[in-house]
Amino acid sequence: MPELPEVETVLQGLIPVMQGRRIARADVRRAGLRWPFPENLAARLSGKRVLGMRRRAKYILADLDSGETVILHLGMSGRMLIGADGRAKHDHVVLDMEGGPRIAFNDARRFGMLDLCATDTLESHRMLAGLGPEPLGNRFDAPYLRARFATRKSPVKTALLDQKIVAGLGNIYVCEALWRARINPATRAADLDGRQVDSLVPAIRDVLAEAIAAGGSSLKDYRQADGELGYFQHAFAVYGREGEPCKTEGCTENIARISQSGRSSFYCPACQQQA
DNA sequence: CCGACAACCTGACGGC
DNA sequence: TGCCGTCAGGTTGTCG
Repeated sequence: MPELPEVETVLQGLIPVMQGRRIARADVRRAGLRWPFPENLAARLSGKRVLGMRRRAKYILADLDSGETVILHLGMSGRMLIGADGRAKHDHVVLDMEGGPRIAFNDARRFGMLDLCATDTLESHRMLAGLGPEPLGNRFDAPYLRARFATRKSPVKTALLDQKIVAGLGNIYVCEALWRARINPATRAADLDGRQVDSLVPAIRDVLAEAIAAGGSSLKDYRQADGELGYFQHAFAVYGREGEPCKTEGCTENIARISQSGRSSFYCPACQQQA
């Protein structure tokens, strides 16, 4: 479920109920998800106050007053249920906020992860070290992407999914960004001309920004940071639209689907031709 | 270095 | 109603 916009939406939902507040009690229901939880997780969360919260790539980070930072990843199906009773199927970690709601980390497929790391060594944590720049940040620009793509022989689709090149994109938004930039997903990154690489930067920034804006409005309505796609799913141009008409003005082609490294890529064969 | 693929899991859906 | 195959928003590790 969660790519960068969904994670950002979840974060914005968690901040009002967690930041500055104390975790009265933490209940840890299993030994781990994708990886084992850290030792004594419940005790290391219980009674701690949450200081700053922020997002890095698809990770949510929460600094605690104990000098540790919570590192949370929602995987494919992870959700943060605010105001939950904590007894739903797949509620794995439940937080009772002091004077506030109960929050459940619910994850059916258990691909999510939760770790703790000393705040002052966070950057070298194995999950965070090596991540590329934030696509919405200043370090992600056309010269950077040109340099990274210059020697990259893999398909541009694969390159954009590589979190070491740019951190936070997933299958949906890579498909959407490539459609906006009119680039075929199978084109090798190194074969793109400079103008095409340049056009990817605003395509990526715009689609993410629009999705965040849509997620924010859905959050406001439902007051639930559950990671569900917001209204933006109705605005997908290509993702999940195999056989449906391309949304480009005047284009009569239908959206096609191919498989690349085990994932579906959706694109318009007319608008996104091989370089 | 690269890419294809399996692995980790549950749930939803279509076909029969 | 149920059984089966397929697919799903992510990441890591192995193998060729």
